[in-house]
Amino acid sequence: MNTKSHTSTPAYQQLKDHVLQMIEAEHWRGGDMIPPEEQLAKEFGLSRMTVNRAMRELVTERVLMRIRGSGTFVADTRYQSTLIEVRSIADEIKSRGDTYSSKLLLLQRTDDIAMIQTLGLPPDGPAYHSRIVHFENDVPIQLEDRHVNGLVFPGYINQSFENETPNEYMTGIAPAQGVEYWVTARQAPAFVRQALKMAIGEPCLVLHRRTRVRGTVATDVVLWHPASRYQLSGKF
Amino acid sequence: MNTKSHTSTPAYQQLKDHVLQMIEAEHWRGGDMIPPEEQLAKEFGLSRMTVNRAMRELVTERVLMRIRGSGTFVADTRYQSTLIEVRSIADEIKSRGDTYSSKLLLLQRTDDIAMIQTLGLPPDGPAYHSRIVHFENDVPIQLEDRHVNGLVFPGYINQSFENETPNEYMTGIAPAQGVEYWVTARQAPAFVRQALKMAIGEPCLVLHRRTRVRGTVATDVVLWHPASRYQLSGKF
DNA sequence: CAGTGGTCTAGACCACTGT
DNA sequence: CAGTGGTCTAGACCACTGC
Repeated sequence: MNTKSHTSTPAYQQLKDHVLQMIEAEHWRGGDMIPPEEQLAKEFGLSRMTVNRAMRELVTERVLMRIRGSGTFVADTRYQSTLIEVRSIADEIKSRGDTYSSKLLLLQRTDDIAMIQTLGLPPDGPAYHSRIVHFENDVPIQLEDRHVNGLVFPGYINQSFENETPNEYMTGIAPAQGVEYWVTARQAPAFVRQALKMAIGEPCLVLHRRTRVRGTVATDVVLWHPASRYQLSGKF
Repeated sequence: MNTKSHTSTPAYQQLKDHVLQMIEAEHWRGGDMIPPEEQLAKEFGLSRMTVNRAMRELVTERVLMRIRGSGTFVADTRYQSTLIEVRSIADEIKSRGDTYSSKLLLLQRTDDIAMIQTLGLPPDGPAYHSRIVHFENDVPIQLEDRHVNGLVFPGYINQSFENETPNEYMTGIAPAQGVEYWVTARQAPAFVRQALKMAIGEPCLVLHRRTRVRGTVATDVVLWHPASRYQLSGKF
């Protein structure tokens, strides 16, 4: 009957993790059919609805694809779309032969509730907030406004970021397992305009990115760039 | 009982649509609490699980936010959208359940030398130029400024683009084999501002893309979007 | 036809919020 | 404490696929 998993992670999430592991371990590969809902339900002692939720979510996350009447399949190759690179801005600048430098404007614990929720933390659960300006040949080129999940990166608050960008620090501790991003154009709010020494009215190219580690949001970062000094580019 | 809606659109989707309409009509505004699941279930004659599914999906789509123990609220923020995929804007709009339309502003042969060179054509070699505005629910959302290699797409100049976007037409003839793109933020030049009915000073999110077929540039397109109405997004 | 996913119900227990 | 969302069940009927 009711074998509720009081392990705090819900059953559908555990099933999702299991599927991801099977794919990760290449027991299931792109195009493979995976067991039908009913079978998974039996194996895991769940109702079909719970299995169905796990499957549906993995479809929205483009891990699986389903065809009604035939089955559920591991989605084909990981894309593409954009390599809005997980690459560090420092590397990017240095690879152009320019000089990279940075300035830490702010690094503190935050109690911003909305952000704490985004990070999937309890209301008091440690969340950190940092702001750093990145310079190319002493010209400010990016303002990094970052929030960090303190459970994933407990040492974040003690970093100086003199020899390492947050991006590099975090990649070393827990590599990203999933990234969502949005790109927008915005007029610069005052704190951005000042930090980047921008002209009034100059638009910003804004890259907002959320990175997941083991299913939870590990960091949420908003990267502000003066339109005149930065563009994204890519190829596929 | 079982009052299944055989209206082909599932109940949870109808409820989602209803919520979106309430927000659209500004009956519910950013930050407002919306009725609890149980009440919605009664009003719509649905089980709570079905209501819950609709709400959960709207949360993933960032339309709503929920706080356990307190309620469900309209998300403050703005609009969703897309990815830098080769996907057609028409599909993208339709998949959001919105109405797509377009208007052809210009379609002619061009003798723009720089562009002819970019397309790898001889100085007289056929190059075409088109401009189309794409609308979502009659709101202009993208100005497509496109140049086309006439050797790759000889029939381009004779299209009406009434039932097919240039993108769809070209994909049918010769699928892209390579794509380069740049994303920038720009203040809108006059012709863009007029075509998209933008406010003066509003920035544009500009996506510039070159597509290659058999090594040569088949098409060069600049997509202008009002910053307030469009953002790119994606995941990997 | 059997197998599969798509949707839905009518309950249930739990965790958390706010008073 | 009552109100709210988070999760789960054990069925059910349907639509579609492929044999």
